[in-house]
Amino acid sequence: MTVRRRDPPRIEVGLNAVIVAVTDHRPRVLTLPGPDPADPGGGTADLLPYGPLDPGGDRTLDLTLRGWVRAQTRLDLGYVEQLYTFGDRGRLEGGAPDGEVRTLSVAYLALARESGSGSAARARWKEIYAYLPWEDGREGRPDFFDRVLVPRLERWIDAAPNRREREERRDRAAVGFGLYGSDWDGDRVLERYELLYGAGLVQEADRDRRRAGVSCEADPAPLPGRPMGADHRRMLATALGRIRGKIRYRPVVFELLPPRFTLLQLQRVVEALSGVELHKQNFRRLVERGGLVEGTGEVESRTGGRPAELFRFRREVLRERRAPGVGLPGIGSG
Amino acid sequence: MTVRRRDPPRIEVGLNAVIVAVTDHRPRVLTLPGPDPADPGGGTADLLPYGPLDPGGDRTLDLTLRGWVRAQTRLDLGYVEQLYTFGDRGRLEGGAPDGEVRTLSVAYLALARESGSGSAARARWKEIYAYLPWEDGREGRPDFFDRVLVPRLERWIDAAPNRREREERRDRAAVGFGLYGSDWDGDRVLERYELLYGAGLVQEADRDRRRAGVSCEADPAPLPGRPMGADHRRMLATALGRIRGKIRYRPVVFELLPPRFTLLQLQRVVEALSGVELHKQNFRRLVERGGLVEGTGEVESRTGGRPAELFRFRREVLRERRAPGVGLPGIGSG
DNA sequence: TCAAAAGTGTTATCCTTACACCCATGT
DNA sequence: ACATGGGTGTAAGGATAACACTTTTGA
Repeated sequence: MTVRRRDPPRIEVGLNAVIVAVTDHRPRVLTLPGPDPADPGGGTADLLPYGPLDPGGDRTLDLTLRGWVRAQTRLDLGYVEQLYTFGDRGRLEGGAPDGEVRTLSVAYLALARESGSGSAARARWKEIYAYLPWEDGREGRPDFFDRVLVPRLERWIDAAPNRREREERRDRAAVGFGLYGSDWDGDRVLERYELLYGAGLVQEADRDRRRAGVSCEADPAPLPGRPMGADHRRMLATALGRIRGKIRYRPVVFELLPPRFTLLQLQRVVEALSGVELHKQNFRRLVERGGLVEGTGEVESRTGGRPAELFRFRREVLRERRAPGVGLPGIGSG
Repeated sequence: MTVRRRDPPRIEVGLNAVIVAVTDHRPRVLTLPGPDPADPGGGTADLLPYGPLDPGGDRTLDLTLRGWVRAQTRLDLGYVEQLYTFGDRGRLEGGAPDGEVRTLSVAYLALARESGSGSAARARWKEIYAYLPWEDGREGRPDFFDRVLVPRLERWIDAAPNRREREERRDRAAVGFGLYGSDWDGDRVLERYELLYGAGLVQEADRDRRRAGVSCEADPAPLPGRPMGADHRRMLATALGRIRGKIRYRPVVFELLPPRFTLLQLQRVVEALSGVELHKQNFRRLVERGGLVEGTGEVESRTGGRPAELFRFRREVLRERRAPGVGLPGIGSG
């Protein structure tokens, strides 16, 4: 292979959507199967919906996004918020790491009520925790956490080239994963994913290093957690972290629920997203006393137990309270 | 002028930096004077440092940013965080609104200790509240707030085409500016700026409408608050809002202080950024009991009063607490 | 009759907020 | 002496977290 002078790479700008819904107490994300743009072997992978930015198109980026999401998936998005712009060379684009294209992805978070009518042709709702299984702590940490993940992290810590670096790795692992006396912080989803990526414990890291020509032993038994194409799992982690943070001070959960719901439904959705179980009685008091919801007279009787009153979101709370959210355990003190 | 078919506009990607420092209890931002890219008349305006994205350059966007900030201003940035990607057509690029270029600006927030050595040639530190004067409530709302701003907002509310729209405007104004019984929420900086833009009360709105060919009566007496070029004042608002939010759960203030500082210095910096005055005794207890700082034995005697102990940031707090920040009044309840 | 879920009530604890007050230094 | 800022103590109120317990339905 000969070395030759190249034109400077051209920039390609795309929009990605992390579309989230919650069904049956399971948070889900809309994916499309497709060729992994970051895999030179051309393997197939789960991808987030993606669309190029038409520079002559809509006035704002989120109008563009809504447009092609509707076209691709027949879904009318409600809540939409910009997440982050990803532009790391070598994690997004295909071909050689110094190829002729540099990709920039402006990622958006969208919340949807999963409906039968939506999701056209190739789109599929997949469980978010299939991609990020260490994030679901509703029944305690999953068992691979202590059995596999922590030992691997410790191997990575010990493999640091010097003491300073080793201590830094230890600190990051402690804060990120709640080890060695630190508390678990549900919001640090992205930090955890990036730590695992940096430690070479997710398949995307192997893929990118192989493509960059770095030799590395194949991972004998990869960590649980399904990979995604390009940098999309990182986007998913960003989205989940953002939701978890936001749920506490903005009433975003209601975007994921039908207009009327029981308090247990509401609680289950919050639990599903935040990845922890909540205390029932206190949760109820919090949302009712916080003025977030109000009872309609109606009751839902197919609850499996005593019929439950149906509630609705109290829109007025936006005017009354500064940061209306649901409040998870351990926010005040830290 | 004849109508002709055009090539689709090309996309231009740039990076912007909102570099913030606090000196003498005044938050400042680094600006450069230059031609306003959004003003066809070619007027001069204050601009944020800007650099094109070299697609073949550094591996990550923030490395690129650090690079050209160092080159342009001789400043070595410490804390850097991506803010938002701005891409609204007609607020960033020059020429006609349907011109041949679509600009995308990835804006970053950077915190710096303002040093004499930094800021080369044309760069100037300017007071943030010169651009966003309604955000400084340390001595109560400034007097133009009730005298000018609120009446203008009310005129805009009343000018709504129908009742629904009028109520929506009223609600937005209430929540954003703390009117009609709502509380002031310091974090909503961007909401406020966008509201004023939408209501035509900032000069940038006039500029963009004129360029788009919308006739509008010239504003008789513009609102206090210096305009900026392109969409840069919006970026500044985004940055200030982000800082105000972040200060509460991440120890970012310390990036703006010297390594050792008195508690009053710390308090003044927090007050400067959040735009409110804080209760001295409680502030001290909060940061000390929160484990955010630790005393060094040393004292500073040039305080104007009794000498004060010098404190330093306690890095260990990152491991101990989940959301270590300074805590402003009225967070718990809302 | 029992399981499952809906609801109610109470209490201890911690955090925030708001006071009042004393200390050390320079002018 | 007094102004300025540093620093301590305490008490009221509110919110959270952890209990235990009753009620109403469907199977």
